[in-house]
Amino acid sequence: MTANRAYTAIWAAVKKIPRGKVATYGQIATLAGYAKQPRLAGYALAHTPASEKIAWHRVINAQGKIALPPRSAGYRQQRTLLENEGVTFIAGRVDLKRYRWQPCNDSPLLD
DNA sequence: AGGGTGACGGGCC
DNA sequence: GGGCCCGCCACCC
Repeated sequence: MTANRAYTAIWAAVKKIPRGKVATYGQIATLAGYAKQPRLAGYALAHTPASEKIAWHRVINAQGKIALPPRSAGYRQQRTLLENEGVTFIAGRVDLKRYRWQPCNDSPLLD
């Protein structure tokens, strides 16, 4: 398990996103200690084990949009999950100013 | 061990 | 606002 420390770090960061809030891939990557590597966050989420309780749906891109194809089942599921938490979509996007999770200044990485 | 890939982001037009 | 391009680097053949 030492191999994919990147995945683990990303997942740990995602777990910290509170219900009803969202975070961007870049934000998660930075929190996980992988600044400048948003792609890594996406890559890790694409491999999220179903067994773990990771709120992968709370991660969207910097444009406030869901990163998956609007047509895909994944997109619909993510959107539904978010709406169930009270996150509203306007023109297919989330208002980051309002729903973006802002970790209190120096919150530790540890869970 | 080398090269392609990606649930991104920021800069630029 | 939208579209293209390039950088980034852990992963997976």
